[in-house]
Amino acid sequence: MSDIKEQATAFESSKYNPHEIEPKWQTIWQDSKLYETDLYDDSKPKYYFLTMYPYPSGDLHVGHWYAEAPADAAARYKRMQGYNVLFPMGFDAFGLPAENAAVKAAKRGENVHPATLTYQQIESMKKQFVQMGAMFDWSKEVVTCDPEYYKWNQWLFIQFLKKGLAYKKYSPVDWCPSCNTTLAREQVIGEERVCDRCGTPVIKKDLNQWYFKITDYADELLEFEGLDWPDKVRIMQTNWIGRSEGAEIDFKSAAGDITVFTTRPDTVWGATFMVLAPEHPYVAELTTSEQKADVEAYIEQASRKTEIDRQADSKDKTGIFTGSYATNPVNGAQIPIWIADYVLMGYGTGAIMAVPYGDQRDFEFAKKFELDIIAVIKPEDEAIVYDPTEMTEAYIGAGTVINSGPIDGTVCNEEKGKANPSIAAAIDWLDNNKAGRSAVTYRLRDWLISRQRYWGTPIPVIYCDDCGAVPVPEDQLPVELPTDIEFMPTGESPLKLHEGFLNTTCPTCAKPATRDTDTMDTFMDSSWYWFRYLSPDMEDAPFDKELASKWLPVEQYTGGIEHAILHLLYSRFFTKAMRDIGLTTVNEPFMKLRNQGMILGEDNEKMSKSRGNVVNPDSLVSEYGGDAVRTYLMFIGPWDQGGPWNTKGVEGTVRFLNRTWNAIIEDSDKDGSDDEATIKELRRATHYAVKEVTEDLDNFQFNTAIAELMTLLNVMTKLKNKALVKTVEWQETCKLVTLMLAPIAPHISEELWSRMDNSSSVHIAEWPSYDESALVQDTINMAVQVNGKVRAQIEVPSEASKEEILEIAKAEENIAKHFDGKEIKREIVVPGKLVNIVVA
RNA sequence: GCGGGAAUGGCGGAAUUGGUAGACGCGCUAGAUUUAGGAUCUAGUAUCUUCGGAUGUGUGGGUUCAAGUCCCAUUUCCCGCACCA
Repeated sequence: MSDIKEQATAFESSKYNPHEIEPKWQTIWQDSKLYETDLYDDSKPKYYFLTMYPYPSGDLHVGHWYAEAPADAAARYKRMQGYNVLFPMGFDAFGLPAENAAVKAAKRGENVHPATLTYQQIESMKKQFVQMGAMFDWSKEVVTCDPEYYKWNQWLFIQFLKKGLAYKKYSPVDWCPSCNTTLAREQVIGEERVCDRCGTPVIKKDLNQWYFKITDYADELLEFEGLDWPDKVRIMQTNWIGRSEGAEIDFKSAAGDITVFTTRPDTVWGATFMVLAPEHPYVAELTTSEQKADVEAYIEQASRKTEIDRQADSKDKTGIFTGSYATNPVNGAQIPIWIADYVLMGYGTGAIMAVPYGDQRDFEFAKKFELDIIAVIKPEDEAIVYDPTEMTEAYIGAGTVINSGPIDGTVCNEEKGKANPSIAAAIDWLDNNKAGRSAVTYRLRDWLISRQRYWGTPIPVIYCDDCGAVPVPEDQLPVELPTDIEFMPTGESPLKLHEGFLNTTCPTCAKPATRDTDTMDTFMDSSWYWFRYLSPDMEDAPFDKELASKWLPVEQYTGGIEHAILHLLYSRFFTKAMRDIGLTTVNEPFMKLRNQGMILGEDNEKMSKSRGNVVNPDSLVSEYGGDAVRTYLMFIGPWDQGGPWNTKGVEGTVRFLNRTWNAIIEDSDKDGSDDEATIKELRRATHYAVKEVTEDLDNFQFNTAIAELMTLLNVMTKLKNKALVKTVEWQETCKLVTLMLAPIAPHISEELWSRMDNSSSVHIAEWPSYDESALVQDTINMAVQVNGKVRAQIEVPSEASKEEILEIAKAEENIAKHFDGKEIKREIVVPGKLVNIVVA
């Protein structure tokens, strides 16, 4: 863009009027393609700044502003620092709200297609985005419900299938009865086990579903080296993956070896019974005829229990004896095999060795069913009772191993999961006697991606009676969603009822066959969308490999903390899987991550229509202007913290922008001086602000950056006078203020910049650097303390020695008074800060 | 139960990482301007005070010349996970 000023309309007003200047610059920016990134420009280092794309919900919420305006400021700042910044935006356009709206309309007898609705909402959101003044590069826009996009979801699915990373299995799954679909484990929230979308408690269903093998990457996903991510997210992902080290131990039984996983193999000598999950495959064979009726009744009753009941019962253990016994491989003991629902089929091997002495759950079970307890660790603390007949709870702690034959006397000194001599000795013994081996287990489950809904990517698989599940040939992609569909809530995908879609021929043998009628989890769409931004119109590949090798990984990603495990874990998995398929060379998608907090209503509660505390950005913009709203949102407080909305606060930022405008535009009628001291003070304040604002923006501390600009403005207001405004130093300050304000309030700063006779945009101007020498003061204000209490302020030459400072301090009347007649024990001088005189 | 985070004026929040607590903004008070209100500008604003000072960063202790910051204990609140063997 060469000459932006020519395009600016003549401007009469000398008053700050956001309603005049904001639309004006929005149009100019758009017409001049100011924000289109040239991906092939190698003259500057690249910087991929990504912010999570929104679901097209129709209206821009103030939460969108809170997420995106500060991200925009940070991206603009990077651009001014000389990077070739890519800051794209798109829409996460598949998903349930649009489909549910279609179902609702169908019930009223109306015909509303999710696609129509989605594209309408995208259009209206894009209009609202303009008001924010964000520098999104819309030429790279990605809309995930476009067949050109989801075609590549299907293509990636097939590559995953070829690589063995996608598979189908029949298994109990979480089902949301309100959304009428299965969910991934990550989408089941909290103790109540509710759907993350609608809050309905999930139920279990047995279904044949597609999975991605994210568990293959469990260990690699625990590695965060080189990533600048919030600790909180790293910890959450680490906990979610839930790696446990221990051992597998084989117990002989009539049905074969029952393998258990334990983190405490050193307690196996204390295993007095075994417990299998009700769904364990050996249960039928191990159940004796006398126990059969009782066991079947128990299993029946356990399977009927919802997850909530199982939670509620967690204090009161239930279970049933199978009638069979297993052999403890370490001592040959015959131990009873029980079934209980506190053992979960989905974790470890679905079977446990029960050590009631050292495990609270096993202890409670043993007490209830009067099973044996053997002490296997003698506590270090002599005061602790370790007599099994006296114990009221399991002993879990440090001590010396007893009653465990070959490992007796070894030390158990650590918490579970850490290096421990007794565990090492036990694993050695198991290894040598071929009774077990060291093993690792994860909490992470494979990612269930099938959804029984219409508005998503069709799974590109065809089922043939002869050939089985056959992937759709790549040259036949995309498998497009049919548009003539009936939206009736049936609990199954509407695609299943669409004959034209359902029936097809087998790509291998050409016999009649049927399509998979499920669609993919929409988290599939968001697991690679930033690749597509680089070449959104590419037809023969998901993305341009050359551009990807240049532009990836993403330097900076921003978005909400609610995706800490879902989207962010899936995206990391995808990147690694795509690497192993040979599609990319990067190991991680996002090098730096920052999360914004949540903006709350004025009543400090989550914004919701029912509470009536929703703040509407449109009306805020028409009242205060977009710059003021942006600035306020950044000024509230630390970005990752969120906080309550306060309309009075926006009025404060309007005042700030208005005062900044007046300081720069209006002449002064005030008399005053432009002497050296005044100019020096102005320069010092200005360059100090540059230093602080730069550091703050580097750290995403928008609130303090704005506070710093306000402080500088206060100095300008104080000093401003007729003589001073004519100096070059004043002009320089105005220029630097405008540059520093540019990322935060892009419209007003562009207007001010153009009025300073600049022909190109402030947004491609260079970020200022500060002059260290301007920060040096002739004299420094220091505090003088006596016994740690401030008693006086002194002004000392900045280069004064410690001795000189002390001399000045002691000469101070109020100081002398405080140590007069007392013995001075110590004198501390911290140059530039304070003096502390310690007296007896 | 396990893991993480937080607690500072009337409010949102600062604090150079051990060095003058309360930057900046909101609100409030007084004054200027205005017919009035709003807007704007100026000054003030942690608490108590006998105007000398004293007290003050959830609570109790400790280290230090010096603690919002470090250590020990403790309370409350928020977030994540949860019968995970």
